[in-house]
Amino acid sequence: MKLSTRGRYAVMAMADIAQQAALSASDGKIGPMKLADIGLRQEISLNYLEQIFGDLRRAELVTSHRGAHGGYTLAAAPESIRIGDVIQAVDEPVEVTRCGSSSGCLAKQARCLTHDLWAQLGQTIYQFLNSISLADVVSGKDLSRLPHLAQPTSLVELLGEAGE
Amino acid sequence: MKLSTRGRYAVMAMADIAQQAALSASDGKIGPMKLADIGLRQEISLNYLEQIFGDLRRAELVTSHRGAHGGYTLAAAPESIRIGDVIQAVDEPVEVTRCGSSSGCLAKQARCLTHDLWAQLGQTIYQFLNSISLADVVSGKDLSRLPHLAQPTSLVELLGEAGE
DNA sequence: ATAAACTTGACTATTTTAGTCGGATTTACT
DNA sequence: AGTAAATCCGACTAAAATAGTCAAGTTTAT
Repeated sequence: MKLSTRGRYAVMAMADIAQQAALSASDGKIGPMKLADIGLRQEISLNYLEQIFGDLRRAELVTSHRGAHGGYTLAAAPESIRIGDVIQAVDEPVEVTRCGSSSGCLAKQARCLTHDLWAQLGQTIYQFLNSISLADVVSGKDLSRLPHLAQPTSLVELLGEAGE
Repeated sequence: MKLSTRGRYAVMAMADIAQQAALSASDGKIGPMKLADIGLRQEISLNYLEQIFGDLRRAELVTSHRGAHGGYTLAAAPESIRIGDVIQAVDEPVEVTRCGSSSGCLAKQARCLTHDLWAQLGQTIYQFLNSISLADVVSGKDLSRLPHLAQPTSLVELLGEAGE
């Protein structure tokens, strides 16, 4: 199980825009952000960013401004942009089963014993990602304290052990 | 973001063993399960299963019995085998950041604004997977009702829309 | 012995991911 | 009008991961 860099880059870039906008909010007006600058700060190639922002624009998460002095601005307030939306815009949808949705799958067959499991896993992931906004990320808020999460248990040790 | 079939197959196969054992529990003794049979029922190639069970054996989640009438048995009760352990045994660990663990990453730099986010995502995923046992899956229990999960919200519609 | 099963490791094909490249289009500024 | 700065677009490529195969062992029950 792996998160693609594409999704990561998208969130990093969006967070970068939100942060830069917040930083220079005191200066009053700031123009759109150039991909070249974002790429420098986040160490992502310009060409790759262009691809990613094509997706973000089509998903209407950012607004593009073409031509000289152009760039991108967030299409909404950072508080109302959810991380899940960003990732979904640039990544293929989370695929968890091979028996489409839940209709094509014979629910009681042995081979689909695990169907619910994967479905719930997908749910859980998006529930997490969609409960966090760009503003949460930029503010550096302690994400483990957000209301949606279950009580932290001592799984950390477990992971540490098994990982080695 | 994608779950590998390898992890899926591993869980399917383990669930298959647990289920078969439960089904013939009334018959008293049953021997170890042959991979060939599991492969037939779950539609997974024998050779691929062999690979996967090599990992499961090394992780001590199953016990192998070589030779004629050999096969595999679960190394513990289905109630105490967690799905997360199974997936972890056969998949590469969930990779979420490129700045190792959290030490190599300059916490306050812009480029690591998103560090906590990925770390928490990984936490959330394993917390989910480790809260479910093989027995839960086999019993067909409604996973969305397990105690660890947050209240279901109406994210289903959201996913449905964006998915198409 | 022999056949049934696991064990091992090398190999291959396919797909996905990540990234590049070249050029076209739009716009601000002079 | 001309030019430079930026997005836009689509084809292309390299590297890695995934999924799966193959061949030759070893162990054990009968």
